[in-house]
Amino acid sequence: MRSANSDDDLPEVPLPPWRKARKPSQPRPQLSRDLIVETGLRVLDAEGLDALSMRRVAQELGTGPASLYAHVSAKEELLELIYDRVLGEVRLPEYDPSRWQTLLRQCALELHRVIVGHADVARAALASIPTGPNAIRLSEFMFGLLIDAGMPPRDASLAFDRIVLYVCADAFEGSLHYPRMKALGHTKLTEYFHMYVAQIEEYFTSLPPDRFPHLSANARALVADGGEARFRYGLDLLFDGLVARMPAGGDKPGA
Amino acid sequence: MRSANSDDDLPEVPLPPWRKARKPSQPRPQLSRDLIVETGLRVLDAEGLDALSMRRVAQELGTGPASLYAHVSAKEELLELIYDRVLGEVRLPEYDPSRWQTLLRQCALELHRVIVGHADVARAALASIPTGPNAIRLSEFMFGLLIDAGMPPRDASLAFDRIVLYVCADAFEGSLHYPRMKALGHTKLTEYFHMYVAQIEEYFTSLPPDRFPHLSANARALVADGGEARFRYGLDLLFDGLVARMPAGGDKPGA
DNA sequence: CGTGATCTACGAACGCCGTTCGTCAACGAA
DNA sequence: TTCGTTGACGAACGGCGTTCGTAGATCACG
Repeated sequence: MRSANSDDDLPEVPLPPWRKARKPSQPRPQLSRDLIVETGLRVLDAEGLDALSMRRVAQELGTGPASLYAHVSAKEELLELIYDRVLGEVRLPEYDPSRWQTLLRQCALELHRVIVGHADVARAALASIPTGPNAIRLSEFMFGLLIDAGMPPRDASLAFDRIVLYVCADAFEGSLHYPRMKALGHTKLTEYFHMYVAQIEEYFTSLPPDRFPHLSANARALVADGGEARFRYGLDLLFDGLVARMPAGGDKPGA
Repeated sequence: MRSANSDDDLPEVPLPPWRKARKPSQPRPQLSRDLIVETGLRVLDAEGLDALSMRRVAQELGTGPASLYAHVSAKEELLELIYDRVLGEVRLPEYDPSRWQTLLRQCALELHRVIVGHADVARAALASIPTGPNAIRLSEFMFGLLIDAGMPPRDASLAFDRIVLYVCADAFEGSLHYPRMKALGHTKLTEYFHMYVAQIEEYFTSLPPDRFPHLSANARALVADGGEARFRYGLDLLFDGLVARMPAGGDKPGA
């Protein structure tokens, strides 16, 4: 409680003449919106969304929480900015409406990959109504594919919206395990999942077969497929419906 | 701020000999799990999930927050209990696997209706991995329909899971407007939505047409359909895919 | 009829949180 | 040089989930 950085106050010592009035090179820490967003994302990646507080970000920047509010109106805005920053990592394929199905699918998978790659950012994704530049860029691409493939605008709007919702929802559901894992002290992901799956299966097995015949008899099948398979299955369902609704059908005769 | 129930404390008055030592009839407020859940749900319905704190529930029960922890291990458990309590309102139709499509659809719509009917309980729905009795009851019904209609267990497991996820996700997305509306001081739902839609449409319209041709040109279509239509559209997509995967096809030749 | 164990209620406190206010230093324009 | 503006930030406010210690009621058992 004594040593470091106690050169403030204490005016009784004459203050040696070299060492010009505190912090000669960088009097301002050059705080900025981008720096705050980047720092927030770093905290989120490293410790999860629960650890992402204004205070935590400020601390990481070596300042107090009040300093952030000059650049960000509220925590909600910071979360939206972080989410849009994450969306910036989505790589779009080359635009080609004749291959709309392939490309749209690719977009969905890529979006899912990026979101899942950033801890539980999915919670922020689902909670915010994204209007940032990267969100718009992605929307224009996906929505445009459907329009240029011949879908009526209202249908394209609905379809696009449902796909994004599904992708985010699945990522969100998966991200729920993230804080749970931390809470249980597990550090190995596979180990945690093994335990979790075994637990659920045992629960289903233990159900009274007379009242829950299907659940108890199929406990194994109920936990058989993990996150990625579940995600793809639902995406396939959606795309099946989509192709059926598209005037010209889907692409992908062979690949 | 004076009259009722101020007979505690104040020991300077000798305490008349009738009126035996404070609270003769109900010395215990009969706090219980169910009462806490019911109270929590009441707070949630009336003021939203953000207002649902341990302190708020305790206050509603005329006690302190510590008292709740004898019946509920944490806030998360309380939320799960409340969610399962809400699931208890889901009314299941008569079981008939030959009409699986109709009944499963009916289940999804009913589940959606019930969740949407309880403010933003959807947030708790999506965040919890439901294992309560009412969740199991609903799962057995929906999963059983798919099994008895001839679906392989693993597919049935995935399909059931995806449907529930979609229903909850849509309800959740819709519930995001709930706190926003409150924050903006709106009390009329239609009025708020009118404003919101107009705002979004204007935003899309204002986008530079050279960089976002599809979004800016179709602003009207992008906001044309409200929550219920969006929900049904996505559900239709899912069921189309489901029917295509079902060995015997779907029911509903006419109705 | 004790009497100790067990359980419920709960006041107080801890350590977080998001946000606001007032102050103060630095800076750009006049 | 002066002054208004702006960013940084210490301090504080009110609220949160949760824990601890205590006190009283309840009950099984001697």
